[in-house]
Amino acid sequence: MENKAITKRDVDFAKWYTNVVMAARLCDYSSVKGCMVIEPNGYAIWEKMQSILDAKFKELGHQNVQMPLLIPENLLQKESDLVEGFAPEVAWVTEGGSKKLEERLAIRPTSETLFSDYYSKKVNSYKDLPMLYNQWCNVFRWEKTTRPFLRSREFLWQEGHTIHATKEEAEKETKQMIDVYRWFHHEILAIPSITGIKTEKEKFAGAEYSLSNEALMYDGIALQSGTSHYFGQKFSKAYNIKFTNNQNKEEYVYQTSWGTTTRMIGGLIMVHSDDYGLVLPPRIAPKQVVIIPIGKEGLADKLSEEINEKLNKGGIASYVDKTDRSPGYKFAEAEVNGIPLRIEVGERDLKENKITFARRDTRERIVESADINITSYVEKLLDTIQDDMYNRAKQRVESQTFTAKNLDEMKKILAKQPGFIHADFCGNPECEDKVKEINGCKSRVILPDEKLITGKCVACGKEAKYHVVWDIQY
RNA sequence: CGAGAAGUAGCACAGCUUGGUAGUGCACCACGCUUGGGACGUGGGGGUCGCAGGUUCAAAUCCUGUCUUCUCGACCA
Repeated sequence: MENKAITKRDVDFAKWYTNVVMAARLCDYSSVKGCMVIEPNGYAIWEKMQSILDAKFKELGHQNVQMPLLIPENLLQKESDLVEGFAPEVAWVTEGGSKKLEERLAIRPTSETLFSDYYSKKVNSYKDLPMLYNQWCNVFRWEKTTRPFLRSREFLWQEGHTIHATKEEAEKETKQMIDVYRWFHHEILAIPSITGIKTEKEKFAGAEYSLSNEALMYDGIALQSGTSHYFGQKFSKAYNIKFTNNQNKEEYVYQTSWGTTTRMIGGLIMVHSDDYGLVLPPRIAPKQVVIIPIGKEGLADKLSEEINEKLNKGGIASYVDKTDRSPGYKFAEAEVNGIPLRIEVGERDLKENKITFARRDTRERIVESADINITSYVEKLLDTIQDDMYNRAKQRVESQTFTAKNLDEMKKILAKQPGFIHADFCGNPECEDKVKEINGCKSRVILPDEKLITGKCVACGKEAKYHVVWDIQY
């Protein structure tokens, strides 16, 4: 049975993506361009992402705070690189009530300035450090083209902002947080990724360096999914965040920031979903198991409730679909919503003491005796689904990973299909511009631990410094 | 922001060329009948045709502007 509402993935990937989002009712458009209504199904995924990441952040000593939505212009302009980087996409408030404001207020595109301003007032002694804060909020960037979850003007994210007494400690934090994002993608979202350092050209405006977690979508295009920035003392000098060290000397703090956004929901779709709709890895699925009773003798309903109760007790997020729909409708509904596992409790099966399990990822049906220990069986099956999803995604990434020695080779690869292209790079931004002429291909990350391939820059042929992964990006 | 396409009921669309009573399918509601891959029957409700102007006796239809969505480029998480 195919889903007619969803365009085939291999026919038109962009359309397929939007169809999957809409069919699963993750979000809807609003009347303001680029601002979406995140609907219950979509928000539940975000809440689950939040709960897992938030627990991890807290485990690592971070605390949540909430900064204002608005930033006075002068405050935003204290750090020149940041202003330059964000100026084209800042939205401004120029009136309050009916009064024109003396100084216009920026709607936060990111909160480095707010945190810096705050920290400058709060820090006195080295004993106050580190300060490890995070905030869950919305930010606003005036994007020109927009797509649900992948690029919206308003989006939800978390932004961690930390200040430290030493460079070493701040750098350790930067590295630690990119590792958290990597872990989250691999273990929870079942999305393989590579992490590395952004080139000078691609790093965050105002950062000394940026670390990035890069995932590869089904169509071979890269999606930046989590970044962690080391600021050194750039912001602390611009915003005067000073402390007294144990030698009674004044020093500027060392600073980091790191973030992930609702864009990860887009990534989740573009890595795992199929022509039948959304496919969610069990560890991020808000609803993991749907139980569908079939038959009118009441037997199936009763057993379904019993199974549901057992699973819930075992910590599995299951529910019984009791709606007055035909079984076929319920199957299709569960499929389009990406419920990882479906249990069909049917009276025909029950006469033979059997129940049927249907995996969403492979759409495989497994008939089992009704006497099995259902909780441990389902637990194990969900783990298998999770692992299989990761492994399949990983295999695909491997088949979409290439190496190139020069621009011609890169061009040939990209003409066939995009993917992670490993190639050496001399470090000159002009060479990145040359690569960009090929379908907009950009450097994703530098892999500092990888050996050089040829030792020659892919663009200019001169001596290379870095092993870089390149690709077209979302 | 540049080029192209589109906007009519919750969704998908017809009607527009040639101005003259707002349509179809799915969805929704009620009742009945059904239940192993999106059942069926009968009846019913819902739209100032994206919005604002203009032309006209009369505008979904013609003209202008504007907003939104999609595709392709430049910018970005």
